[in-house]
Amino acid sequence: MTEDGKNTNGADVSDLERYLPYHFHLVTAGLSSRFLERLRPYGVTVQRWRVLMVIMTKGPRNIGELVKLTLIPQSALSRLIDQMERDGLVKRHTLPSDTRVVEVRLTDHGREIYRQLTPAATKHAQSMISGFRDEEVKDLFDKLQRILENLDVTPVSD
Amino acid sequence: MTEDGKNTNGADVSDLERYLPYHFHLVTAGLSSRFLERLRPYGVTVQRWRVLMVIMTKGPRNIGELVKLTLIPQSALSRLIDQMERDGLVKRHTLPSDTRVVEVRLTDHGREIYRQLTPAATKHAQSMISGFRDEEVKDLFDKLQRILENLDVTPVSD
DNA sequence: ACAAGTTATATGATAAATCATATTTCTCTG
DNA sequence: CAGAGAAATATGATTTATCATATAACTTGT
Repeated sequence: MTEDGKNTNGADVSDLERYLPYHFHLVTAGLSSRFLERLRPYGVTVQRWRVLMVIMTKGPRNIGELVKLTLIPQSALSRLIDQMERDGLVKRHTLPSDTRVVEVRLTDHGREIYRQLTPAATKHAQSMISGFRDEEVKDLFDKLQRILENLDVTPVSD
Repeated sequence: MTEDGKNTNGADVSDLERYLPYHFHLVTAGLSSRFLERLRPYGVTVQRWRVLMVIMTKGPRNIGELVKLTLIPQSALSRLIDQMERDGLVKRHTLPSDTRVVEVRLTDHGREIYRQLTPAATKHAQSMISGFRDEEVKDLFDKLQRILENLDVTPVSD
């Protein structure tokens, strides 16, 4: 798996530097810990930020939709919403049309927190790609998109 | 942040589709859950796989080095090694030169498990980039590397 | 060679994630 | 329109992660 020309393709388990899932893990772990530092002063966790962001940008969503959009497992998300509701960031609203479904909406306080966090989030996202040309960022997005399709987790499509 | 031409750069918090950290989270979450399915039959978790892979490809490492290489927090890693040792995958060896340092080595059984897992890992890594040309994969690696440098978590350098 | 500071790892207490399953409501078929 | 099955969310039990701190061993300056 090293001698025959082939296998430049990110799947070489015999070499960490050529094993793509490992690199993704490093990036995401690095991102989370970095972002957590920035969020800590505001008393918000990364998971909470994700929920806030999804609802803020996509509008109110029910639990199932949030699961797909955040890839947080359903039971974890349910409890996360418990806390966020307790802390006044979101509120559950049972749909009259189907009382099983719980729509999660941001409260004013939730929106306010989101607004406060936005600069940190923007800075965070920019710092990771500092030195990238716009075209390179676009290309990276395309590749990530293709990977998501390969993994069959492409929630991003209204 | 949407009206003025700029900001194609992955930091647009007002649009999920243009917020890069979110996409990375999706990829990594997708990767883990997919890989976990493949590993479950072997009774190995993703974290355990990471440790096995790092030691297998880089040789025996001490706890601190493993922390940097896996980005698993030190206390979590310490307990992970407890379990892996209990299950006979690795063994701790105190260095005579500095008895604070614990070197972690794979056991024969650990190597055997790694060997069994390798095909699944390879398949996993390949599936995520199916449809990619070699050159595109290389480019992706380069970009990930640059991001890791920006994040200042570049453990991959002997 | 000893005190003060540092480094490596482990551990206690707590929070969060996970897996399986329960509960409630809905839908659909006969 | 009853009853079987499916869907959405919640919860109990357990495992795992996290934060802070403890412990033990080393290093350095005087």
